[in-house]
Amino acid sequence: MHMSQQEIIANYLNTHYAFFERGLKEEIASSCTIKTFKAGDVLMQSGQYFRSTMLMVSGRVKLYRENEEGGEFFMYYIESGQACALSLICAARQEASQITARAVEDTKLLLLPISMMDTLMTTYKSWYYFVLETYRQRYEELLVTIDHIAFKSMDERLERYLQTQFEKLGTSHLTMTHQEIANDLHTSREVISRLLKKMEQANKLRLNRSFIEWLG
Amino acid sequence: MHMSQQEIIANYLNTHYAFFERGLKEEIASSCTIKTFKAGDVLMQSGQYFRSTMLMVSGRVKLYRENEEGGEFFMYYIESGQACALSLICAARQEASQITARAVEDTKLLLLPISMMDTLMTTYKSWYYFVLETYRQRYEELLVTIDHIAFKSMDERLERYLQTQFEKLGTSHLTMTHQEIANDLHTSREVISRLLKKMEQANKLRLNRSFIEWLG
DNA sequence: AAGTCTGTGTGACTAAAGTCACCTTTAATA
DNA sequence: TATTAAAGGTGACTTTAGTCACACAGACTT
Repeated sequence: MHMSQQEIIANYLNTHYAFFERGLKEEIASSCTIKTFKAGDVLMQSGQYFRSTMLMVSGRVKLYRENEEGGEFFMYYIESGQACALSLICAARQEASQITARAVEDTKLLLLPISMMDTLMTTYKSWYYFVLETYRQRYEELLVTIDHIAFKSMDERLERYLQTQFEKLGTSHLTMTHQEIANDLHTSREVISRLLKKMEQANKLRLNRSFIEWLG
Repeated sequence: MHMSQQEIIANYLNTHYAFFERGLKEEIASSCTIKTFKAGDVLMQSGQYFRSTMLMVSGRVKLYRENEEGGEFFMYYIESGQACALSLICAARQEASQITARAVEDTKLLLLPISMMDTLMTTYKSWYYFVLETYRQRYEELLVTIDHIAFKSMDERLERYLQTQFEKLGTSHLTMTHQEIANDLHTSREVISRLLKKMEQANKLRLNRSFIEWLG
């Protein structure tokens, strides 16, 4: 079976953005392009400007906050059916982004020219709700993140981090090194190794070379 | 000179929300109410629901994130000409708020019934921009906050905190106790006292009972 | 003036996190 | 198979932050 680019996009929209109004889907389909990233690719980098809004249709993207020395801090995942909140608004206002996004799986996005934002916003109620809801969700997520770094100690943060990973990935098998986890939480490898060891002794997980099994 | 409630509101809007379209101002003026808070009053509390959107016209409000044990963490100020970002969207979606807002000066707000949000959003471009820009600003502010608690040590955080206070208040005289500062940064009074002492010795400020002079 | 409350200063200690050094194990590959 | 690189384990130490105890000073009360 052969599908045109248009049909493929229409298909993506029906699968992951079913809640969009018919006219909205048509309008998006007629003027967006598809962009593909490989696992590990950087989708956008601190200081970069947006020229389009991004709607994810497959894969998984990790959002990081970066500091001056290149240190990273993991914030949250974006998955299919979700938009990059920043691209929705930075795009509309032509502002530079302050975060880094990296694909952790092969990822497909729809790119919508920012020039469409105004029209979509005022024409389609489902788009307006989508934008606001996306922003609200990300905002709440950031608040929870603040809770954790402001109020919790490293062992609690690590536990929550792992829980989030296993939940999001829908598996009990996390393929990450201690060093990578340490980077995401902006701490050192030794600290993570020691805390993981304790969690293993408490029978919460099993440690292996390069991956962790969750016994939740 | 005597002014009607309507005229007073029109006046507020012209002063603090001059960028609103004429029709938008009229619509707001005809259906909003004024609410007043005294310094120290709590405007909203964790878990509460919004029934209206709030536009500040005078005073100053501090936004906190709270944890289960009642610990607080200062996030940012809201001032006249600004809206509570959460009230813009929680209102639209009828969600519970997760933060606490407290007036630090006597404060006046305009309350807009949430039922108006949809119409305003689709009818007035200046409202749509205002909402998005408000959200974007708060989002960026949260990101900066995360930077600080994730990447910086307490002395740097205190320094930035004081700078923000002096800037926002537009004075070199900050009337706060060490205990209050410690609460905002979610640390202990002794830590703040010691760090302030160091900053005094470095000639960055002068310490007094219950207030601090900035020598910036 | 005596008593009390609040705000601040400070030494001594504890706990948590981060660093350093060095080792072992496992996987990859020459 | 021998060699090397990557991942992880662990003891010892330093630094930072938080806690405890108590002293002291200024302001306010009676």
